[in-house]
Amino acid sequence: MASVYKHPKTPKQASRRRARFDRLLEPEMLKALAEPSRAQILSCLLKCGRPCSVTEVAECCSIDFSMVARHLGTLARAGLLTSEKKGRTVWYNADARALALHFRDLADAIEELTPQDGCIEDNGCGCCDPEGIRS
Amino acid sequence: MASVYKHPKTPKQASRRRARFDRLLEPEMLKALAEPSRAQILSCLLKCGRPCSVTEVAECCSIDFSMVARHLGTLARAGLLTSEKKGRTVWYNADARALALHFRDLADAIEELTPQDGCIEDNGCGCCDPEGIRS
DNA sequence: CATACACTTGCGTTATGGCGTCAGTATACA
DNA sequence: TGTATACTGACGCCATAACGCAAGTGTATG
Repeated sequence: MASVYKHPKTPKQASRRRARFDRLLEPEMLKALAEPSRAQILSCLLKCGRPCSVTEVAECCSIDFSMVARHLGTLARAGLLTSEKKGRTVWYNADARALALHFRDLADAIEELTPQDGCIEDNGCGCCDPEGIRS
Repeated sequence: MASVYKHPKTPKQASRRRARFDRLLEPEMLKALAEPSRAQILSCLLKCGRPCSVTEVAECCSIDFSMVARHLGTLARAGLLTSEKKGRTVWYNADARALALHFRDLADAIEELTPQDGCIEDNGCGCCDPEGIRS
């Protein structure tokens, strides 16, 4: 659920919000998601709702096996999947709850970052010169 | 707020969910966000909470002017910003509410896509052979 | 009409990343 | 111990895109 916007009281608080926003907008994660093949692979894993091996995923989405292996690695390194090696097969799993939570947090962070309607006082963003930009 | 997962009753419903997921995972939008410079520019605009010109944004983030102009164009084309030309200046604006809504929708879509805990019946994903993959 | 301003676009360079192939590693199983 | 299985990694090719520079376009202003 969305948090209600509260104007940052201190530069420190504003800086925390910036940091939170930046963390949630992790380029590695977004780059991983931005590839259509990888998005397809992720959706496969979400739909299956259980850990899948590289072979299974490759059969799912008719992408070259080694590419699937690489994509799964990328998704896992980006924190979008978990992986567990058992014997000679690696089981990749998509945690739908965690992913959904991440994007809800991001939504909250976006709303926290922006000032209220009509708020014109310095929001402590430190990015723009308040004199220059609010003339 | 999160919707409660309900197993798709028909292949048609499952297909609608897939389509929703794919739409929310628009590669163009994610690619636009995945660039650190562009994320920075977007956060500038969110923090300012009002339309900014290209010149203002360029002064904000110490990136080459023509690059800022290009990045803003990319963000706008990806639907992350709105732009309005008035005279010789273009005003770019980030709609925090709309962005937050988008990511909450995505979170919902992710949760809708995945089967309930322990659900092993065919979820109509059509991506995996139920026989082969659930052995 | 000339000039300043606010972008936009084209160009060449560089960097990143996807893609397939193929060889290598690690594990199970007969 | 040999062979099949399941992946991983290294190479090279190619497409895309970021980046900075500089020239071009369109709009106000004197």
